[in-house]
Amino acid sequence: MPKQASVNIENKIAGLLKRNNLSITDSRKKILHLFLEQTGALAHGDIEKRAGEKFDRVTVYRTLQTFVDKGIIHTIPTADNSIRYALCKDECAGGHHHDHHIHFVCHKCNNTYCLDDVVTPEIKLPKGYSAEHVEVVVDGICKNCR
Amino acid sequence: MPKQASVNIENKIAGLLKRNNLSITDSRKKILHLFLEQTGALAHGDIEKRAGEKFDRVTVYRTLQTFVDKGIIHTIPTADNSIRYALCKDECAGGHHHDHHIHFVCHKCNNTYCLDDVVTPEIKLPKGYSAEHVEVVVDGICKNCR
DNA sequence: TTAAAAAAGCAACATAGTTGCAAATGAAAA
DNA sequence: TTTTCATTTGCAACTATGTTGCTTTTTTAA
Repeated sequence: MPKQASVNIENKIAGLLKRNNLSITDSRKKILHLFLEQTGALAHGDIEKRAGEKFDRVTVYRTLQTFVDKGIIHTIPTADNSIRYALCKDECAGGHHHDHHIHFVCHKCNNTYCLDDVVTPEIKLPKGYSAEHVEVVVDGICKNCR
Repeated sequence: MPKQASVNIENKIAGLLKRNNLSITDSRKKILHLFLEQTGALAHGDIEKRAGEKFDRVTVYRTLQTFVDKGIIHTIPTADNSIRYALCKDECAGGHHHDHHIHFVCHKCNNTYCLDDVVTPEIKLPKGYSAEHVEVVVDGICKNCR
């Protein structure tokens, strides 16, 4: 029943957009599809490549920015210069991403995963520093590549 | 005795370059100065601005790349798209950065600090994943801004 | 001092990201 | 359904960022 499944995904996407007061447009649907169709995170470049034939570069930038603002996706820090985005699991309040999971980058398949079950550790800071948010990115080999 | 101090810094820089089999050039000295003159990390843009009047853009890129390759500086992951660099405290073997400190980004002064005394925590990963390197970036308010 | 090697500068190019505005599309009401 | 209004898209032009090949300059070491 692939038809049923795709209807479900359509509903999911429509609901997600509605809940965030966003109008339902082709580009938004397409980009959300990309995220929902796979586990890992997506680099901006990937998204542009896979949505870029149908949509303008500028639209991709603006759509991603909108999703980040609304808390639908979040960015993942990297040491190279490629921004990566992943779906927020729980809905994050507009602009406030309070996911506390860690990220894993496999340097074999080069995928980035949100490890939703691994909670960021408490970090003990030197005197005077106060923490607001902790990002952890682990790299190594993922379970599919070993 | 500012003269004495500046002589010391010159010696330090020269030694650092020699130890890494790098010839001593104006641009390398200038850029190392920038790092030694301050605590935090430097964004590529800052370095280019502060060294760019004397040196070509390309030279700045190549110099930073050389320093990373030699293990003199390391990159710090960020969620926005700005690469940040900081001096490696202990000499890292060529290309192998085995610093295990965490990074702190103050969102008031927007500086990035290496907290050399705070060691990255052990992260327990799900079955099948193997970790090679752990990056921790904390953001909040630094001790100078509170 | 000089010759070989390394680095810097320049130009040209490639990619990434931004802005303003006109045309197209979506939402909601008549 | 059709119309209206707000939102979103596409386009064009622009700025910023990063790269490459080649020539000239500087550094090193003999």
